[in-house]
Amino acid sequence: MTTISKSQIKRNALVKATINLVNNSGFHATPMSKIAKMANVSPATIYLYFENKQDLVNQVYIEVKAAYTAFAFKDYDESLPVEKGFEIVWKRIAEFKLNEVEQAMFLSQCDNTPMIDEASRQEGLKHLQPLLYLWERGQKEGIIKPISPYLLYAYSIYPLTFLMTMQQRDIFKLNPAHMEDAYLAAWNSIKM
Amino acid sequence: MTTISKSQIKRNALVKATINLVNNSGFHATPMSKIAKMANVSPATIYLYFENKQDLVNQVYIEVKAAYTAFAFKDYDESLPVEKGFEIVWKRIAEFKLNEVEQAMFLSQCDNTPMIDEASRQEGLKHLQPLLYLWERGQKEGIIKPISPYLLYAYSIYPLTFLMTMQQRDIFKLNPAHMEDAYLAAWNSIKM
DNA sequence: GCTTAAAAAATGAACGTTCATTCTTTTTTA
DNA sequence: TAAAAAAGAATGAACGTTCATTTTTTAAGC
Repeated sequence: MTTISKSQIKRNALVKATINLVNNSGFHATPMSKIAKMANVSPATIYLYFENKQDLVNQVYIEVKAAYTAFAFKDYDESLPVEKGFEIVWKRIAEFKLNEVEQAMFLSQCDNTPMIDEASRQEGLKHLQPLLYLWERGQKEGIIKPISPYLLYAYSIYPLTFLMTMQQRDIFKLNPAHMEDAYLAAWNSIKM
Repeated sequence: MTTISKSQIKRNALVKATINLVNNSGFHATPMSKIAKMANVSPATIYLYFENKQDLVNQVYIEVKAAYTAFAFKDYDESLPVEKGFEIVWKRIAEFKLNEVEQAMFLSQCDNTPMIDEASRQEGLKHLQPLLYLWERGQKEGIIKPISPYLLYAYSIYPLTFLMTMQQRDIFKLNPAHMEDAYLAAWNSIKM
């Protein structure tokens, strides 16, 4: 069993509160005082853990991004065949985006607004490397279309962000059948 | 020739300044004073045209969304065959997102953050109806996959938003060949 | 095990700044 | 010259951050 120090608990509460409040109001509309209140902490305490508001949100972004990719690649292994490897990763990404909605929505907001430092954005990007390698391998084997990885991402992964947003706004509820449709659409758009 | 009143010119300058500043800093980080300065107007003048800051951004959202869909459906006509109709609309949407980057980025930010009233969001959604009708017709004719329109949108239109973002951040430059790849990927993901 | 004192962690109130909005005055228009 | 439009300065509230103080933790000596 891993023990968690008391200060870790507080820091976690701050991270969680930040995600929740930023999701509902956006970065500049969530005051430090509200984050503190939600985490049951004095505003001054935040500054023991984070330099300032920008540093807080940058750190949260990087941590959530790391959690996201750890989840995505958990069952993946470079020795798997390309098609199977893609299926595994895609389905984990889908699971994350549709179940860990809070974290996924936070990432989406960070990626679509000027709320995060360019440096932290770069840092977060690194974690997706294994997927790029998988695609490269697939292209060498003639299984994946020889097109820019940005196009591959746009058509096979990015659509999940839209479905997540619709799900979160209660506009559209994904069931397992939709999920299979979505996976096939993703694979069809990148396979040779 | 349509004449434009002086007050229309000022209002347009305010709209343009809002788009530009919100794109670069986000809604809550753009003060009314900056919007006024960029539009060469006193802060107080903004309140002659808009009720308050929220009303300003709501109105800008609705106007830009209307301009977007007017552009998208300009050459479209319900009598066109489904595949041709889709191609025309898709290419116009792509053209808008990749050329009118300022406006398109603004829409993307509005759609991904809590910056806009739910009511205005609904209002903006209406304009996409013709595309939904086109898909419905395509499904009746057995040309388009019988899946939720949300999935159709996620896989055929939404990816353009990602490509636009990458283009705007100078991460990835789309050329006409990419464009054709992208169109084919879109069509393949929704056609039967 | 208990006491105690130094160090660390946490607090609430306060500060200086910034912002949206309004008010009074000036400029422009007709 | 009266009405409409615009301006700039003023206002009050809200915010991020800091500061002086209190509370909690740690560990040494008995």
